[in-house]
Amino acid sequence: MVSDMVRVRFAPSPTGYLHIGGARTALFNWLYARHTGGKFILRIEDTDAARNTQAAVEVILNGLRWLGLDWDEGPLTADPAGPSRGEVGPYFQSQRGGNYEQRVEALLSRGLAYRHEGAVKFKMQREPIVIHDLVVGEVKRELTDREAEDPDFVIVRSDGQPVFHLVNVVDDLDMGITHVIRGEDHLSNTAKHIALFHAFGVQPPKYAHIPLILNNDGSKMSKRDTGASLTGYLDEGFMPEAVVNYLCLLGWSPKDNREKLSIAEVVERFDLPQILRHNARFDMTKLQWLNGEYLRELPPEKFHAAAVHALARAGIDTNAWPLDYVRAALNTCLGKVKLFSELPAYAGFYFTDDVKLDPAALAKDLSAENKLRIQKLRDAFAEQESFSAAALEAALKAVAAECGVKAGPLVHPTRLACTGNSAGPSLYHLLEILGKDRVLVRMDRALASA
RNA sequence: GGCCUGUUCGUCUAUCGGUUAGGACGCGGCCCUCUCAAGGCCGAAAGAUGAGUUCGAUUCUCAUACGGGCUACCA
Repeated sequence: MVSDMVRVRFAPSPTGYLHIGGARTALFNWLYARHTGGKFILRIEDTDAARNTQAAVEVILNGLRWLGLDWDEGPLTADPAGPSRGEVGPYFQSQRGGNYEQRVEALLSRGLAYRHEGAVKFKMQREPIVIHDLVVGEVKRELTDREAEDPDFVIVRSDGQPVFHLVNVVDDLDMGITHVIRGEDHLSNTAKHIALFHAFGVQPPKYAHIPLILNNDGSKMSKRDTGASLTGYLDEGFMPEAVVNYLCLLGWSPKDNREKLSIAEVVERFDLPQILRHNARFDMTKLQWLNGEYLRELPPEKFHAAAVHALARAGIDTNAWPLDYVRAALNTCLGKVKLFSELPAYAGFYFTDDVKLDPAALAKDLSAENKLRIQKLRDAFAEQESFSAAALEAALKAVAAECGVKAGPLVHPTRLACTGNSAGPSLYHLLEILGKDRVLVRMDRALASA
């Protein structure tokens, strides 16, 4: 043994999207590498030439980068023939054909594999194989009924293409992988893989099969299910820190009742044996809560940058407005939304002169008697010099007292008139930011159309 | 069908045989309050079922039920 350094890998197949379960598998591999001071390797299993495109690889690279899961070895670009980092490349299976051929020849020449109808089949042992899994424990894999009839399996198809079991094992061997951390869906395959490692004359790596992530109703999470694709989180305005934090909590626990943990803390505490053995259901609501926690703590500059981006995505160009105005407006939203994707609806009124007013809501808030009060308030606002939040609050309360009502009957219609919504940022601050001209125009317009 | 695996509040989880079974999300109530959030306080909510081991089982064993995975010349 030259080194006992941990080497783990994430080996996705580029299908065009990164499954949230795959992202967690990558995360757990990354965590283990960082925890042990080992290496995290990225390998692209692009053996299906027809299906795999560079764009599909890009999705994976971008997803991992977004999550902050940097790889020590692997491709630098989505181009299979492009540059990579690491000593055991190429890191695309499509570029490693020679290795597989050699390994198959070796098995063939030693009588451990044989040709059959144009394909190559591996001579699988009939005795049960015991898997010492770091998560699941000791698993004795007996032959299934079909395997009892023919335990041998194809490792090279009749068209010459090597199959998954073969390439996966050969690469793990050639890349010096010490721990295979992957989804539990591979547990049954592991017996085949162990047999192949033995056939190549080496000890298999250690295995850790992590449980699957299911939909909230317990069904399998497939491509179409909401939350299945990592890209969706990016689009919905989630923060990668929140997604990573949430994923850490699925099947692993810090055991100290805390939910919000920095990635550094997780790296320090993470270990394979503590991973739970049962599947976890995905709870989007809890992720959103966590995202809100992270979002609330965002420094204003970062919040602004992400907010501007989210607004632009919704067709709201904040560049058309003075920078100070945009800053002030967004400041009133900090800590009030859980997702950036909520912002266009929440703060859009700042960036339009055409606030949509719901007639029903208008009729309710601006009843005949209330209309008079709002008219009074409008006039009081018109006389305001400073138009500061504090002054506006004082003015509104004065009008309320004069009319013999609480603040509510004035606050709600004013908010509706100026924002088109019944909920939103602090009213007085929002009025100050909109400024006297816009506020008066909007109030007049609401009064006129009520 | 066969093989593998799992089962604590609705969900994520804590519990290294003895606890009023704890926390979090969500839910309900109250407080705070210019709306909505946030925050504070309170509440409802769990050991799948049946045996066994033990002075004592959520915890160990077995069975049953129910879930998940695998069973390809897919990965």
